Amino acid sequence: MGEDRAMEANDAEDSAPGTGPGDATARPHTGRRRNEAVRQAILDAALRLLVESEGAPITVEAVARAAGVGKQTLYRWWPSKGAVLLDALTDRAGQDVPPPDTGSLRDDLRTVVAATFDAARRAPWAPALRTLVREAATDPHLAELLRTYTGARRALLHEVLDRGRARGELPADRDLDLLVDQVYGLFWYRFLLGHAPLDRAAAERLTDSLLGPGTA
Amino acid sequence: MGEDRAMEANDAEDSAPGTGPGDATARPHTGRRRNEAVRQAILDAALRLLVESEGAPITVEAVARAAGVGKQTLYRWWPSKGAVLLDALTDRAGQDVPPPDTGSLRDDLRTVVAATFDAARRAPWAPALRTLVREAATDPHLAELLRTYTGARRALLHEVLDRGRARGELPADRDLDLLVDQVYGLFWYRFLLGHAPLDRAAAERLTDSLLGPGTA
DNA sequence: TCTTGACGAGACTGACGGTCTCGTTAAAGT
DNA sequence: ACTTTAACGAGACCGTCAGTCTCGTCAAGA
Repeated sequence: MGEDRAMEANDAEDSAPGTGPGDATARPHTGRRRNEAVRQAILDAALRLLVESEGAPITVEAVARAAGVGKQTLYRWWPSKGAVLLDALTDRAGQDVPPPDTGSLRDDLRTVVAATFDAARRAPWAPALRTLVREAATDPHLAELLRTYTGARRALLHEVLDRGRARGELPADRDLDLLVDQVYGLFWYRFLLGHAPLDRAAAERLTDSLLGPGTA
Repeated sequence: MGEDRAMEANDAEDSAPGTGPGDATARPHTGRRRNEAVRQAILDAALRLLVESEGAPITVEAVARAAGVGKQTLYRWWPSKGAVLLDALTDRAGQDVPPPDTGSLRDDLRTVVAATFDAARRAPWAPALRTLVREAATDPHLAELLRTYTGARRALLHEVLDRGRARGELPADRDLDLLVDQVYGLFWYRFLLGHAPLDRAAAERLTDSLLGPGTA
């Protein structure tokens, strides 16, 4: 999401003296260069506010002030507030670990579910994620990226279930999409509403509910 | 949601003879009465805008103008924009029908789930509900109201499950809160993301997934 | 040294939620 | 009829916030 403007100078080098501004699009870069430290400061500040904001909305001015930066500098490099927050989170947030493949569907599923629940409870991502979802409600750009993100998560879990079904641990006609959505549906529902816990016990019981009570 | 201002004149001053409202808080109403037609006009306008807005935010001024009403009239009877929108939707949208009690948990659950899915798909409520949730993301007041609403829905479903468990159709140690959240979690997840259908087949399969495949 | 463009600062615009005031009007008691 | 009370429509007004504009300054190249 860097969103650099294209100022690459593919000039034919007749620039200054010759024809001059004949072709408008290409011109060599002159003047002061972008300060990378400023970009870092902005991203740092945005991430910090995102983490510290307990659901409270984040203003552009707050980000700019925390970064010691003028608002215009922010809008010079990012198209909107949402783009900055997104960039801050994706640029430094946790990478997706590959899902487990132990040979036991129940173990794999329990692991994925528990890891998902844990991650959301673990500071400092929970408030940041909650705030991000909130912002996404009024920012189509953010909404789209979040949609892509959740789709990727579903695909990952779908793979785990698919392997289990191939092993015969699930009936061939079981609706895997439904199972996946039962997991993430419950997760987001409880995460955003906060009316019930997302702890280990819940993960355990959810796994049992989806696969049937363990025979062991 | 009445929100009458408390301007009780708790004067002892035997103002109205013979009325006998000795208690301080009660004072006979005088002056012009609330115009019910105005309330209807506001609710109608709000609902119409809600239905027609494809995700676009709704302004208070738009509601007031569409209803031919001053903004203050709106704020005289509702505490916030969100309250009006929610009232508009709940007042005329699906009445909370009491949950079924046929004596069969499977039938009852299937009915509730299918009805929930159907209601959300039935035009024109889907866009209205989506807009409402969007507004809730930036309106703490509305968020609270929505939380209350979803809580009530959960309680209703919980009752159904409780009756079934009392009949022995569910193991005594089954986590009913989890079951409820699996239903509404899946519902909201698919409803808001829109990546998978909420049709009869999904309702059927969800019911089976929660109770185990039907023996019939 | 001169030009260019990034930078910090902050004034400004336009929307919007919500409040306040004003003149008008309907319902009740006297 | 007269008075009191409060709801009504209209719209000015306030605070907040995303995004733009302007200005004086500063760094990098020519």
